[in-house]
Amino acid sequence: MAPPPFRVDPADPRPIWRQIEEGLLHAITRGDYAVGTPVPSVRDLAKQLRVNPNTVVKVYQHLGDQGLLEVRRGEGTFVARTPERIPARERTRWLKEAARRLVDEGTSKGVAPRDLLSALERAIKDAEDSEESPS
Amino acid sequence: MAPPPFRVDPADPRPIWRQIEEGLLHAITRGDYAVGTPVPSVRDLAKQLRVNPNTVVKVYQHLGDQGLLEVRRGEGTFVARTPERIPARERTRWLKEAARRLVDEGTSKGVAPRDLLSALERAIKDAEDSEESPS
Amino acid sequence: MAPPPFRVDPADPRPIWRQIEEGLLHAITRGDYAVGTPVPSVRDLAKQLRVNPNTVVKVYQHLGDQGLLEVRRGEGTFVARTPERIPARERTRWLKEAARRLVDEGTSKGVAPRDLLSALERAIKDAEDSEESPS
Amino acid sequence: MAPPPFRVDPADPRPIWRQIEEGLLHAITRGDYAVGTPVPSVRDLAKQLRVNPNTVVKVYQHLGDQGLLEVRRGEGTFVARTPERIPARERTRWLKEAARRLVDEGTSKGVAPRDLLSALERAIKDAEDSEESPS
DNA sequence: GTGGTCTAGACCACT
DNA sequence: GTGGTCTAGACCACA
Repeated sequence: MAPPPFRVDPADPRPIWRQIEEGLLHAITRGDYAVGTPVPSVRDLAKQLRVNPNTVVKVYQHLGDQGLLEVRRGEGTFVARTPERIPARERTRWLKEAARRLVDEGTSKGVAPRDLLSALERAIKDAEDSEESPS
Repeated sequence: MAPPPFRVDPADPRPIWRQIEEGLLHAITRGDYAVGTPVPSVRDLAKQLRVNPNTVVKVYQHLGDQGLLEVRRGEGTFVARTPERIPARERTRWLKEAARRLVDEGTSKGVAPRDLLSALERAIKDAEDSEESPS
Repeated sequence: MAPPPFRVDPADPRPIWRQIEEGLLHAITRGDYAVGTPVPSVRDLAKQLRVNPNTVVKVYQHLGDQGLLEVRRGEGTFVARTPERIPARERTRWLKEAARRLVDEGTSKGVAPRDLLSALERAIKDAEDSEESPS
Repeated sequence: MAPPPFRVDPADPRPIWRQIEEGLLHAITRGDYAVGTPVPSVRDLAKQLRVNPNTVVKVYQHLGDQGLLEVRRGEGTFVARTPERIPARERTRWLKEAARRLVDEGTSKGVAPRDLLSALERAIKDAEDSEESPS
């Protein structure tokens, strides 16, 4: 029952189960959980993150449906495969969309474009740092 | 009933009323609607954007609450003042949060940081262009 | 709030949400719900089938993930497309598997093969009949 | 430690213990294990089938409860009697139910009724063949 | 009105 | 121990 390599943030606008899902994907991508390796049990993870077990169940099933996790009855839940790189086309679309939205929201908040860029650079740097020294 | 200088996109994950609100703010900031000038009537705007009138009502009320729009019964809805710049502190917090989220989601989708940056640069450029020649 | 064209059967070993899902697919395939048409609201269907709304929610989301239903926030849930015929290969595999299982379970219960066949013929006939005169 | 005359299939939706139980019943009915004859030890069978020994224990206990197997401590587990034919009434009910379910699931998967029949015929033929020459 | 999320708690099946 | 299902009920966001 090692501490999970991510947390949920109540202030984050994303629903909790999404945060957990992306946290897991993130962790798998990073190599915290290798293929064939078990992810924390539903109850453990729920306890750690202080959320309801059903919320974790939802995530595991959702990822199971996508073939990323393999659920073995009575045994546990395992990493089935590494998140397949999203098809380039779709990734590009997401990128474009997300960037547009950021600029759009920023503009209506009076945030200058160059501030967006520097904030993004900063966030990238932070992410890289936390990756090198996980805890 | 001039065409509104923005559109709503069902594919955009933001709720429709948010899109409209930000579109309006954007437009006011840009000068499409000057202070004292009327914004489109609820019905017209709803018709133009093909959304439920109640949704537009919600936006106008929300902006009215913030003192940005002024509703004059029987006359219409007018721009009361230009959107005040959000306090620096809050703006900074939003920026940080938004950037972090972007990186986070991107990572779980296998998007490289540098792609995020270039996509953002591109989006900023696009926004600036459409500002100069607002269609 | 027309009566749903299917029911859930507590004696059926399949979980309720599966029964509902297959009932819906069945209904869509049969043309009871056309593409673009709304399916019953979560609450209505739950009430009709006397199940918990969450159970219906689960089904709608699951089918939504598969792109068969389109969920429009605040509006309702609509048929997005007709269930795509499962790829022939997969269908064949399912068929083979299901038939093998039936024979296997039958044998261990002392059911003769020819009884299996006649029971199946009978069930097919029943299904066809109920299709012609739905209620 | 002769190879067991059946296997378990993780892809089979039936729980593993059920598969084993039915495999055993099947084998006894077929005469692979005669009355008074020992069935494989829990450990051997578990090893052969690559399942958890507890799972085999469960099966043996379940069959023991029904009086089909007799556990002689220190000696092993023996076939106590041949599976009694299920009462006709219950068998009929099972048949009807199973057939209905097959048709139901098939329909929602776009499988034509006549394909069901031919698949069943094929499965029956396969079963008979494997009975004659049990590998 | 619509669907979405979350919690709490019960019960089940499987290993 | 593991995950799966279902209920009940609350609260939220959206149109």
